Amino acid sequence: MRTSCPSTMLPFLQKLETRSILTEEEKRIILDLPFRPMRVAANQDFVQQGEELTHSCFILEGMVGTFGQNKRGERQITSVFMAGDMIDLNTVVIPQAIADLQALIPSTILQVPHSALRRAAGQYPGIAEAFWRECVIDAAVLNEWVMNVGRRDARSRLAHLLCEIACRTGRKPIEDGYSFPFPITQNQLADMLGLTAVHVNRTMKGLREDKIIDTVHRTVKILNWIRLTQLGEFDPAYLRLGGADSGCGGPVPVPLPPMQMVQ
Amino acid sequence: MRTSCPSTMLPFLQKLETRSILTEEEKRIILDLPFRPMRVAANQDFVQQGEELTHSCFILEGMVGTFGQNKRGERQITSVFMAGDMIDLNTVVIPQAIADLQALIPSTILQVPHSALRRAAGQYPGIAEAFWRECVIDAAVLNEWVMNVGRRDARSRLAHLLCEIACRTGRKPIEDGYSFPFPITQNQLADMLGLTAVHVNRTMKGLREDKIIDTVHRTVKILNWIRLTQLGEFDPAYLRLGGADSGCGGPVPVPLPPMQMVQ
DNA sequence: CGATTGTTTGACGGGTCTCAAACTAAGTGG
DNA sequence: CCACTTAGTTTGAGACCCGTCAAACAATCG
Repeated sequence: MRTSCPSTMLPFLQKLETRSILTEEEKRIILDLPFRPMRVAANQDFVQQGEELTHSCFILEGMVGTFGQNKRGERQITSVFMAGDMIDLNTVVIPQAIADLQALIPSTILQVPHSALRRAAGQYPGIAEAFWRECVIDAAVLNEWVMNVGRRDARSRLAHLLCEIACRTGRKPIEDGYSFPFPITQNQLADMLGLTAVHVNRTMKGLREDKIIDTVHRTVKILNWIRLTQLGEFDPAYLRLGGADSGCGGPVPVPLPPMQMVQ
Repeated sequence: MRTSCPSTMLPFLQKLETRSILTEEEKRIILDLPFRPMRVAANQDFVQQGEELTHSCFILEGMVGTFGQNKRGERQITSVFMAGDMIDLNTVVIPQAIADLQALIPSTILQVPHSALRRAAGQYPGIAEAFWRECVIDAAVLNEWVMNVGRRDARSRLAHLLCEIACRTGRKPIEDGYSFPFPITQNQLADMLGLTAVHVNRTMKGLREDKIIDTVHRTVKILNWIRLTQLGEFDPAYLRLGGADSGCGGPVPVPLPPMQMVQ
């Protein structure tokens, strides 16, 4: 277990700082968090539902999904995480895996012990709030997913997902011609959308024919961002990614002052 | 704004204590939380998506749902809250409504100012953790709902929802013959399940014909709990309601020691 | 270059939606 | 307490979106 390596915990700090204000001391605590790197192959489960956990998982590289299964074995991916995301900060307060965790592509995971995370949160209310806020944003995404699978047809559903991934991938403003890697199987896409792979394929074909997106290899190219967001009824505000300069046109989030300053 | 009335904040404290350990001092802080009561009629929106909020809403009595709409005006209820639930503790750390809030039946809401909640959380890490944990459990429910609307057919979907509501309503163990009030329109049910009211009606009829449930007036009576949970593929663990004595057969949650005690 | 995995396309079937109307329960005013 | 009104439930017939099954094709990998 390495105990200090700012260059790898840095993306975690950066993610936190897009949504929360941290003091210099708090930043250092985050950067000094201990971790153990772990390589995970595509389609490999590395956490099982119900399992007692002693650490949270940070994605240094790759893409990970949480999922559940039917009695009939049909999978539903309930959320997706990508490089820079701490997947299961929620297990810090409920150390039991709520769902299976599987790498969607080969990924590098950093395991960060709960003990260190709890110590940080307990000593620095600003950190506790930042962690709490991350969990709340993850829940906001879940909320959108319920909306997505519940009340949108296949075309709209796919459009929404692509918008979300595009925004979460991109640091730059999203405009026509923007492309991002999305090395995801149509089967995995189907499991995210509550559809079948066959229907995802046809739906994607439709988007391509209408010149809304294009797919080359495993990269998605956005041809008509406006149409895509309209189709997906997508408003990026819930992602809390930052201001207009994040490329999603959402309102600039005003981070609250740390809790300990509030009297 | 009343500033002390233990008898009304008591249900909030009780809810927290089923999942978190609080010190005597922390309990008193919770009971002394200020609030302003508000009466809300059925089908009345009382929070709009995007709205800046200065308080969270506790349900003293009634039932409330969060929901979104698509362009065609079709609603999706993304989560349901009932008496004893603090609906939007998440807005303490992100004071912007993520979704509309609507009373599903006539309800009594207690508005608790964020300032008081933040002060409590900032001064008492145990309270911060308890709040954070509540948000995480709400997210776990959302996770199940994605699974529900994504990969279960109407019958299974309805069964799962009824199981969830039964567990969240009941203090006693659930057994055949258990009945609980569920004064919800089939239209509202449809919006929770991502179905149409017509299909909800037919599906419910099927459950009645198979002697799995019965409905009299607006009360659901469970005739065959085992069958219902099997149909809904329901495992109550994610609800974190307590031990076997909660009637849901889940594992007894072991609350963590307060964060400040962890070194 | 062969084997495996993922994509694409076609034909058909089924679960759910849509539209419509009858029926029932609940609430309202005289 | 009774007409009246409104909201919610129930049932039927037909249409449609998406699933299922199957097979050909393309891409990836060792």
